[in-house]
Amino acid sequence: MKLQELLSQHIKTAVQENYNVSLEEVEFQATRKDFEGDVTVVVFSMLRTVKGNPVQIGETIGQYLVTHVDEVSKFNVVKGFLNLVLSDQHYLDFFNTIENFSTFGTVPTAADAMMVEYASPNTNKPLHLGHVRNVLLGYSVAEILKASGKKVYKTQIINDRGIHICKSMLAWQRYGNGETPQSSGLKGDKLVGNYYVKFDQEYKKELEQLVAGGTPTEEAKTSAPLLLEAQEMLRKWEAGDDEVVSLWKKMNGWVYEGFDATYENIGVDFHKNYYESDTYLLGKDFIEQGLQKGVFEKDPDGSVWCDLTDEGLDRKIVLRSDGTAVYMTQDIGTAIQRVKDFPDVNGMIYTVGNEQDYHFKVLFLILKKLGFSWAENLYHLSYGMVDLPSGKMKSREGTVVDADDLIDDMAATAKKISEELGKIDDFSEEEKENLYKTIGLGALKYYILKVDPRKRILFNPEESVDFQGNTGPFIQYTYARIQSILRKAAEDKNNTSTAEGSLALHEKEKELIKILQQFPDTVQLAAQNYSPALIANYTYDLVKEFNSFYQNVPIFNAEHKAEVAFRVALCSAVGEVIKTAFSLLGIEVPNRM
RNA sequence: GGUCGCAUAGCUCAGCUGGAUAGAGCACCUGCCUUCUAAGCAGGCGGUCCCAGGUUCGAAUCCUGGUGCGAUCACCA
Repeated sequence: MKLQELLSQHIKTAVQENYNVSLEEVEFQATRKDFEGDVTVVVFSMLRTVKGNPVQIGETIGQYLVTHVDEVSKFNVVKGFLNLVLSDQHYLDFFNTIENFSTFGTVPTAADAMMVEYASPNTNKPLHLGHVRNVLLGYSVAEILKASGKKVYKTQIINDRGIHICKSMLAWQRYGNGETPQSSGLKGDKLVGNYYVKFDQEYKKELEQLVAGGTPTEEAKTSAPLLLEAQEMLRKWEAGDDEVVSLWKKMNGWVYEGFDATYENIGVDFHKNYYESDTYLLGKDFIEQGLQKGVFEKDPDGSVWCDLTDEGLDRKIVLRSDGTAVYMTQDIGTAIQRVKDFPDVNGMIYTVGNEQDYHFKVLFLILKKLGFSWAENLYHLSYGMVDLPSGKMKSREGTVVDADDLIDDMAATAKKISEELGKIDDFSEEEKENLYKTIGLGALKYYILKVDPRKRILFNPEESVDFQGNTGPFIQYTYARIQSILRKAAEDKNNTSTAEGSLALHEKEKELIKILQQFPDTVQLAAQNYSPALIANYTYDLVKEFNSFYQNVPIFNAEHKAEVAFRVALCSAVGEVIKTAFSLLGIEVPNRM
């Protein structure tokens, strides 16, 4: 039984015996640092049922607990707060019952499956910092859900069709001179992205000419020859024109190679990719169904709508009057297809920016109205935009922080710091490069994941990402320190005897075990809230406490052998939990740094 | 204009279902490497929790109304 439940029962009994009333709930909280104690019972909240002076009630309950519950060794009452000091034995018992800290906090996978979509790139440009946030968030949430006991499928939807890719294709055709990734040595996604920018530049030139020639600006925007040509290309693509389709395949192929390299670099993967070119027509089949069910209605011009005014939303179009699909139609179809592909899926999470909050609200409502059982378990993991000091990132204008460049920069910073410190001079070049990347990525991922997803991030490339304080590298460093201790302990076999006997716990040891105890609940809470930030904050608390322990409590120079063994075991446990927690954030931990 | 989200130290952020004197990091200032990795530890400085009401024994947290910032409200995706 959990300690709080145990205490709760006894407190209820104590109240019953002393005041002859039955208490519904007992409220606990962690004892504040400035007071002595481990758990605090809030007496204030009992006053509704138990009449009397809160201090006296606290004293009475405290007295009862000390005499009846082994785990409670002391107590004190401050105002309406009953602070309980737990016995060392309670902490030791907990610590010793955990057989293997490497799986501590995680739950074996159950049958209940979720699908997490966490990327939806367009194929006309390379991935940038905005995509990085998206991918890191989704990947981490997928890992957290897995650790909390869910089966998880990871997926991405690739936006591979439409006017945007036609723009790149057209510009390449006109100005590319047959350039390929092989011929230029450029990464495929970068190459295609360059032509997207090129298109925009040429288009703007045309605009200026038209406007100079007297065409009104608005009219020029829609009548520029280059744009008309791109639209013509899109029509040809939809008609299956051989030449256009083969160019499309070729250029998208380059982009996928580039994306794959970036994803691998970041360290994320997917079970299955969905392509819009395959799915954009899927939803149309369900329009008829929806009409029959009365979920949708047809206007005289043939367009089909879903009336959501009862839910406080608008009327939403799901099929154009010419019978073609819109974005919403496609998303309806894709969702249904996913459940067909993975029949055990009973819910989906969409990791998409908050600019699409409204879209997903509508999508989920429609799917519910269509009567799919899994529609009850849809969640839009909405995150804030990543902005630069100069404002929004815009691919067309080249004001983006490129994902690959960013990762390289982070590794370069890690390299600089490592070389200054000179602790790994004996590493091989390959080992060094791996470590720099691990640290650089750790810094970046932690920096992004530790903040609440809803908040927008202002990223200043000039100031870069910290490597000290509440950062990924600080936590990785602590892990490396622990490994160093474990290596030393392994050399000295005398220290490996198991911790036995009654130890008097150091205050720092007690604090550490207390934090370790919270890990399983933290994983569940993070899963319920889809929040990697909770894992990040937890890990930081644990690590901060560990470093304090490390610097204030001798390990190998402890007085008794049993103490040495226990402290080594404690270090090992903390190390394992750091490793697990960081794996949930998609961050690796080094053995040395 | 309607709807949604955000607002906490100079900066970046925590603050769980309401609880004690609102916490970290960065920056700034003091100490600590002959001893388990100083990417660290110990401490100092720093607050009108956007504003005004309300609920409550108790509000950064909940409710109402403002202000500011962002997003969204297309037969675009």
